[in-house]
Amino acid sequence: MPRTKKFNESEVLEMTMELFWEKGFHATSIQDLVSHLGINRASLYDTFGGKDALFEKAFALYRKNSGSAVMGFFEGQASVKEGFKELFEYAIVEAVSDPSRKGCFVVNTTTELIPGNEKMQEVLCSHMNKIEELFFTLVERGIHRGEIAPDKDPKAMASYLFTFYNGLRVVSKVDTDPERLRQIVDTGLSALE
Amino acid sequence: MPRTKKFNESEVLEMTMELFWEKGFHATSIQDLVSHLGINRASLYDTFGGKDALFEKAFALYRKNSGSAVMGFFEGQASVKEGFKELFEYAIVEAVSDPSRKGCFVVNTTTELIPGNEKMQEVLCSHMNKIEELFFTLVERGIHRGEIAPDKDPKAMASYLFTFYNGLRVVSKVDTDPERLRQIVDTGLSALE
DNA sequence: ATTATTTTGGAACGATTATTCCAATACAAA
DNA sequence: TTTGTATTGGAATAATCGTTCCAAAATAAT
Repeated sequence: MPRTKKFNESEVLEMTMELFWEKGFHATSIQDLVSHLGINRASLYDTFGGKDALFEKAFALYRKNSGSAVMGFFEGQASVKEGFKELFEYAIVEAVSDPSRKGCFVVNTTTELIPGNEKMQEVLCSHMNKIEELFFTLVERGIHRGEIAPDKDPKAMASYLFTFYNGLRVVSKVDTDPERLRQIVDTGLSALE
Repeated sequence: MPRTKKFNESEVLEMTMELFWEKGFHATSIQDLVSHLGINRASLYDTFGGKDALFEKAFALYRKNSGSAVMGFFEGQASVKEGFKELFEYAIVEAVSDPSRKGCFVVNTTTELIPGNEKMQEVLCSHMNKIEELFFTLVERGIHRGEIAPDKDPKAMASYLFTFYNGLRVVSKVDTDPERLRQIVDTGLSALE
């Protein structure tokens, strides 16, 4: 007697993610979501809870997606350095091709909700640590393979690369000239040499 | 018969700046401002106009303040490289010592209001160009003085330094360990060598 | 003290906010 | 078809949003 499923939850979550990503938490209203999602307001609350819970789930989806995307840039890549180049190149392509210029949802959320949201502070801190750990093992691998000079501190390099990535995401919201952005990336990557 | 002045406009603007800086445009309500400013709501509208105009003026004040602060780091500095080190060090000190962790108002505004605000897009674009031009002349000077390797492209280096600065401002909202941040800055500055 | 103007408190505005509730409807399993 | 639940449309909530208005009070120059 029970119905097996309602609407497609993950599709709704994806569209929710897109909206929060573009406009941010405060500028996105429940009415915005109801209008764009094609789902009833009551169903929205019933399935996901309030605005906070909905944002949290949409943001978690983004981290999951982008996390596996980042790892993908390094699998099947000739060198570690090429992997980073690919990662940054993707950020550029996204900035140039996305007409809505959403940037990076993580960066946007960091600047919008910190300070003032303890839970997000923790989420963002652990996300940063996760990415930096990934970068750390990659830089270490690069050193081990002889692609990166052995006098580099892999921990410092990982933190630096994460920082640079964040900066690239901010700047590419204002500057969408791919040539200039590639110049920036080349200069940023010269720290690896 | 006319009264010469009302309340202290620049003081009110300074406090307004602080509030918008910390909480962002959308999360700061007129009521917030009225409560913290100790000024009447009607006077606020009478003197500055609506919320948009008020934000614009507060943001312009920040750009003026931080602009002259940035230039100050290079005046009376031994080398250009030391100047950048000083600039980044200031960002770290501010991130570590500011209990409200406001970060950089320009970065916050970029990620919050772009896309969606054409006027801010222009303001932020011209601000970026202004800072990058300053960095450009500084890097050029550094090369001319023999402090920076002459094979570096000063235009690319200027854009890179601006990008890195933005990243530092984002990361230091989440990570406030000064040692880690100094490691990041050292690595970021190694691109100059 | 008179005058001109600023600043005030406070109400009022219409619009929008997030959220809850309910009766009606749609629909899959029995 | 019956049954149980998912989903709907839509009203209703109480709070807050940005903004405007006005009469009273405060204050500076005359």
